[in-house]
Amino acid sequence: MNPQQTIRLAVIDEDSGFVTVLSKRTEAAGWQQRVLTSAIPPDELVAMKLNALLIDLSVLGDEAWSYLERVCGMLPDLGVVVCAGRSTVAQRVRALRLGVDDWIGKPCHPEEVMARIEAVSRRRRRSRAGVETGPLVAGELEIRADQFQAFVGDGSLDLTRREFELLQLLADAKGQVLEREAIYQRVWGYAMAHGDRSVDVFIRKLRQKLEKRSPGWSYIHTHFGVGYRFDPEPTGGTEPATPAAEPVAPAEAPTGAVDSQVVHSSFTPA
Amino acid sequence: MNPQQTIRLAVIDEDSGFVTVLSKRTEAAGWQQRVLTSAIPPDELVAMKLNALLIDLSVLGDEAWSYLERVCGMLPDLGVVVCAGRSTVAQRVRALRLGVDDWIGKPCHPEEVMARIEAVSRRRRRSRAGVETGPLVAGELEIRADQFQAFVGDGSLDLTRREFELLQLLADAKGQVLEREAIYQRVWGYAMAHGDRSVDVFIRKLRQKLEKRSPGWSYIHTHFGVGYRFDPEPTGGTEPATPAAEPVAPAEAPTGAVDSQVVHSSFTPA
DNA sequence: TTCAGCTGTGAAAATCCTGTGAACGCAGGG
DNA sequence: CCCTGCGTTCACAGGATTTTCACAGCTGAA
Repeated sequence: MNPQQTIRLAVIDEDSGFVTVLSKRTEAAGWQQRVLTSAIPPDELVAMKLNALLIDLSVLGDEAWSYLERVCGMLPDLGVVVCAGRSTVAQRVRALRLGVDDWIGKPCHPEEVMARIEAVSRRRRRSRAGVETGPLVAGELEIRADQFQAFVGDGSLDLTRREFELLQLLADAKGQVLEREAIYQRVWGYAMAHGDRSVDVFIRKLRQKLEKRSPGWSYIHTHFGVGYRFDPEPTGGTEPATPAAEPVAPAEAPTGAVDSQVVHSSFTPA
Repeated sequence: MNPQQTIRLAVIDEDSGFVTVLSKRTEAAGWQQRVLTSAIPPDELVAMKLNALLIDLSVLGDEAWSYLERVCGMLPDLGVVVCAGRSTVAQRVRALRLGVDDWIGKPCHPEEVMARIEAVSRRRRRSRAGVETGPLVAGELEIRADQFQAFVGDGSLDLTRREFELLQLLADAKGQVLEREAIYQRVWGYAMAHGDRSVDVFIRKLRQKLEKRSPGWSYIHTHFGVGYRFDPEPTGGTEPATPAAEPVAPAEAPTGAVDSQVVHSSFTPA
């Protein structure tokens, strides 16, 4: 129906028979496919620029849940489909809640698997294909993903791995408020433990470094009770280099009527 | 964790037993739900501003395919989940290719159905995230969910988390009267204790901030003994610039914005 | 008009959250 | 083996937010 872009799928499965049959079909359909027989680190999946992933739960072993969690957390735009032999409702629910997009029981028909992967990919965000987008510039800051470095006017910022990833994540979502959980999930790769303050600590480190090298600008804003938002703004302080402070340019999009709809949800028996 | 957006689900099913059980859960989860026992024209679904739809194939009869096709075609952003008793691979594939997002076999566990609907909504939301999602405009007010911020003509309203969520909820249901219990349930996430006045207090805070930043407009109206209704209306009051006479017509509102102010009070208390 | 029931207010009290500074472990390099 | 850089944890202080209260002001019905 909709041509969309070609599907770049990775299959992690040991069942060579199934994989062979599936591959034949996906190939015929023009998909780009990569077959793996065991799980690989999420980072490598990121590098593959996939848009869909099919995993057989059994190859994950005990690490299954944490692995799925990491993958779904770090690649929120990836369509993840899990297939498994026996399974319980609880397992399926757990996986789906974890971020998995679909769960198929085995045995399953290749055609249906493909249809489900398509359905999942159809909803995939056409992320700004910014694969090799130029360096990200914000305020006096310049972030080069390829170099794993950030620069301010006079030199590089010297950030540690975590600091850099955090900054990159925030800057990528410039203007948007990111919740702590989401940040943690994407940078650390797994769910934040209750009471973990790592994000806050790193935010402080970033602020310190940014403040020292680029005074007169404030980059990271706190949204109390929610999270943080990256948005370079010249502060009334020093250094009036570039007065450019776009006041939130309304995107566009009419969104159409935003009117009414259901309300009432229930009478809570109090 | 914090559902950026409540799920507005419509269930089309004749199996009252199943629907009853499901409703109990969705209600507890704070979803807005509408139950239908037979198919209704796609246009009416559009009017409901849903973001998820659960259909039992059997109620569609012969029209099934054409109905699903029309629905998926007219509401590309709607998450559609189909459930059915017996089914063949061919049927499932056909439905998925048609645009349906997920297919569940019956009997199925309500919890799994919910998890799948959530997964579908999550995906849908993700694909529309960012620039795609236009801000919600009402009167001089502009609400941006992704930024967790609300703006009036000259700048951002400094709202706290609860204030923002409350405002968003109200504005989302523009024109509709929301009962306190329902408001509390959705914003706070759990049932309101008897005698709790939190909602009232926050309504006051919102009114104060709105009034201060956008004089000449009244946004939140009280419905004695019921609840509150959000509806931007120019008051014959202060308003320095625009002589308040024209109806809701945001200055630089994007064209094509069809703002149907009419409120067809569909949802009746069961 | 009176009354009981709701809602609007202000402010105090109770909680929750974030910013910090510093101590701890760990792992690689010297 | 010691030193140094990094990522984690802790505990506390200062604020920002939420709740809770007591009262005054309204509303609708008898």
